[in-house]
Amino acid sequence: MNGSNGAADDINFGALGEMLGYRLRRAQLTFFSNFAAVCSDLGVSPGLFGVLSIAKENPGLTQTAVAQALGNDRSAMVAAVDKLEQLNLIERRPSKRDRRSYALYLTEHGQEFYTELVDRVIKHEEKLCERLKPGEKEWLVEVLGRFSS
Amino acid sequence: MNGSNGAADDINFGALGEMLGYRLRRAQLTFFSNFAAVCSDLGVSPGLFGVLSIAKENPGLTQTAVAQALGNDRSAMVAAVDKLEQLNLIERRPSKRDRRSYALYLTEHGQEFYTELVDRVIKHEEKLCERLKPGEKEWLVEVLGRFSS
DNA sequence: TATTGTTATACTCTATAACTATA
DNA sequence: TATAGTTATAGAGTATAACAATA
Repeated sequence: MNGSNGAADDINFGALGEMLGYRLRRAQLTFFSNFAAVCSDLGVSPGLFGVLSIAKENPGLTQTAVAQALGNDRSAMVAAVDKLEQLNLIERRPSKRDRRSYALYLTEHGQEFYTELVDRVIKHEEKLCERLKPGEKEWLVEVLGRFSS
Repeated sequence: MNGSNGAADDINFGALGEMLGYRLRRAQLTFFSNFAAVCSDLGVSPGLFGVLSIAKENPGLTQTAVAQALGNDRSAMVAAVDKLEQLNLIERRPSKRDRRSYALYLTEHGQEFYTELVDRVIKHEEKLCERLKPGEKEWLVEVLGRFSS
């Protein structure tokens, strides 16, 4: 089935093809679906990996502080920390300075798990980054960082 | 309130800061929320803009063909085309070759609307791209395009 | 048998508002 | 009064499965 009608070949993307927003969305979709394929058996989504990373590198942060670091609303933290707690990766400890808040810490198992997880995630990125030339990844990270605010 | 506990300052992002997937997500969030701020009064989301662009540049395409071009499932097209039809921007014409499918065309109003819309969207991108140096945008579009599959 | 548009459905992500217990 | 965690809720966005009409 082909002709001048209905076919999906030779699509003209027009302005869309030069739009950074669109290219970002497509690229991010590729990274996220690839991440899911590589890490879903561990029960870790990209979002959970973010929470885990921040908690790992900054022990004792409150949920709200982690949310702010990631640019999310604090209400989203509840389910995320719940899940990480169920996986025995993270621990809510009552804060001694403020009885309203928790201090987040990786469990001992969380520390080991994170080490292996980061290894897996880095390999997944390296696989995707085979499409890049030397130096392009570092350049991308720097340039995209300018749009993080 | 500050000290060694709970603060959101001086966050160490660790591996996350060098992850392309994370940087892509944050950058895309910036572009999409900015797009919404600039175009939500017109009732056009980034997704609808994509459908409109493909339909504009490739008149007579079927819904399924548009979905494939955008990398979406065809079931998502129904609501999208419904909305664009309600806005009098797009038209479903019965296909003469295949009575199962529609051929999508921009209405006359859709043509004018799209011209103004693209202008607005390009200005929104240019505003964000003030953070880039000359040539970097074109480079980004090319590099990100390698991750579109 | 396969495909198009459609519907129903569900799941994720995200944001908002309101509640409680603290501060 | 303001804030931390929580809950309920709602809105996108996206995907799957199944159905009727048509190929």
